[in-house]
Amino acid sequence: MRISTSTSFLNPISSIFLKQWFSTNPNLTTLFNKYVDKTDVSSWNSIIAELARSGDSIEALRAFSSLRKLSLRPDRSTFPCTIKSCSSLFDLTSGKQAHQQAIVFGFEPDLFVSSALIDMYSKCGELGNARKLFNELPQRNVVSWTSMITGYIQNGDAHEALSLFKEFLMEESDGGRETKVFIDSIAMVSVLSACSHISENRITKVVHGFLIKRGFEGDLCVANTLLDAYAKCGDLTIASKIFDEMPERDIVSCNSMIAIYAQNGLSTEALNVFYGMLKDGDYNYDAVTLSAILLACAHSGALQLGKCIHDQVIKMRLEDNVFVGTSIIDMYCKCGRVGMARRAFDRMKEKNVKSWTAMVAGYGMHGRAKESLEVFYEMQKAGVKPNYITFVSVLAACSHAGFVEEGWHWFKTMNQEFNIEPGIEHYGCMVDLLGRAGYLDEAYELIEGMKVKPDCVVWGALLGACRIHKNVKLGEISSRKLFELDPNNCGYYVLLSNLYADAGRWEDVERMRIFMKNHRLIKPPGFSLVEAKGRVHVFLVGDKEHPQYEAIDEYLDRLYVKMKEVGYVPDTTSVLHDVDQEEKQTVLRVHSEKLAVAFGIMNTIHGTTVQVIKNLRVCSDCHAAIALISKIVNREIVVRDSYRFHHFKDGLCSCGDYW
DNA sequence: TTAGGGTTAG
Repeated sequence: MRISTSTSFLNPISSIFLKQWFSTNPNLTTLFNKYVDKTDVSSWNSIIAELARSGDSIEALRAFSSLRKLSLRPDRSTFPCTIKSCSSLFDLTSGKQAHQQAIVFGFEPDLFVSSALIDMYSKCGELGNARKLFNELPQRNVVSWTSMITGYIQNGDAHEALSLFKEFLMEESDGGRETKVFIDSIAMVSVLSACSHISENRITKVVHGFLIKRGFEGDLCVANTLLDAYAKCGDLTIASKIFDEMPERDIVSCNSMIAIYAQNGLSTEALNVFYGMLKDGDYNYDAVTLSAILLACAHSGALQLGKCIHDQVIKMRLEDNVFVGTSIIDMYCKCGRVGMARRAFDRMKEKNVKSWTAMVAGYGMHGRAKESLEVFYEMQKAGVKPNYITFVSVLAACSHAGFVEEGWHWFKTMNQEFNIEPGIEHYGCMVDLLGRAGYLDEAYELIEGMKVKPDCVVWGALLGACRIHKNVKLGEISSRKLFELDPNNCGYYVLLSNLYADAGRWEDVERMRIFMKNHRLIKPPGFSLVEAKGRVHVFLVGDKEHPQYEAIDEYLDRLYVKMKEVGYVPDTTSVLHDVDQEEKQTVLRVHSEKLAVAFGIMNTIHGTTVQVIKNLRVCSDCHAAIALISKIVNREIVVRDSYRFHHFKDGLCSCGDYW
């Protein structure tokens, strides 16, 4: 059989034929020798289009090059797919060559060609060239407008994208023109994407009103982007309302909602949407779903579920997806299994800056600064440029382990060698590092020299360090700043009060107590999570709601007897000083992490690691108690608090009591 | 020819 006529490629049969050909034998020479008339431009166009469609942009460009070598004259259909292939590869050189050819053959003004060129220049970061082309267009259609609007979003200027949209609306309402241009749902999606980037509720609301007026409300893609825009503005209530009320949903709607919940720490809600997807069975989950679910697992410390998702990733052959791979590393690190994270990391074929940073941060949060820095060196050797967050992770790792010299080195080097100006987060890490290592004056000096206004994290780090090193003077300075910045945060008053108590300044302690009482400042309730038999159990401080409460209480009693035998003395310094000693001990005894640890030991197989996650910092009494418990019951206990990981084994903690 | 969802810190 010989397919020789130019029209044959335009009918569905030959399109199927081409797809089959490329899936089994992507050899253009054989294809032409056997089936196709090499001198027919339409045949070449079909081949370029099919290659571009199937994602083989390199071959598509080779086909275009072959066509030119044969001195064939490309027509207007040749260019859009050729230019699109350049965009997909971010290949500006080939893109410019294709542009040149389009000019030579007189197709630059063609709307299909010019829109593809605007898109290509935008994707390759040459926004100026894109805008020049757009400005010079004799006429514009909705595609050229949308391409230009999207170009601004892709290049980080969502505000300009919105301005252009306003211009578009003016042209749309200009009745004097012969050819009217109407906004369509694709343009609407682009505009909403700009709203997501701007993250201003007011703007999203205006665009929402506009799209209702223009009848785009029922469009699935528009609704998906709208819920994302509201979520990015921080309005999760409206986002979930839109999701709940959607007459139809697709995988993108569900993935968006899962990701929104997961990114905002609402792991249970994220999992509920996922389970809903599984139950309905209308569409299969994909790499995006699993990546978002892994984030939910990371937040809630759901290791068992995380492992199941990892198995699923392997089954679906998604291991080489860099998003999924990075999420797996992050999940294992945040679920306490940094070794498993490392194994997954080493298996990754493609690693980007986020994958490397996840591993650097992962080691850091487990107090393993040496390994963290080693990964950071490897990253540089591999030619991956660290970013702002990488340096936060490096400095945080140094801070967790007390690596003062290394921290200073990278803090100075990040600007000098990597051209990244230290931001407020880097200062926060440095103040923490210096302060906890005892260099309080240096930490204060660093704050005084900051170009940006120090925030709660920075002053909070200094106050925390003052508590450890009992420095009342600097503690008062930092608390004054903190009371101004965040007057309703109870934690700072408690810290200062404890600092006074350590110094024996009981009048000041009393003054703080009265102040907190008068201002009705209540410490946020501590809670701990523990996973057992595939379920995550939540314990609040003094929680009597759990069905096994009595058994837990009895078990804790027995543990206390044994702990006291090996020298445990309750450390009541972190309890507010408005209760008597006995009551303080009772308060400590029902701290959520102790309840969760006891429950974990009772409900997991002996020999396995008990893992607890706490929303606040673990208190010093619990830290000492859990260390002893690990020895008494001969179990490894891992506690993730709001700051870092503690691995307790044989009566000792991996943090070396430096936390 | 144009559009929507995912990964790293504190």
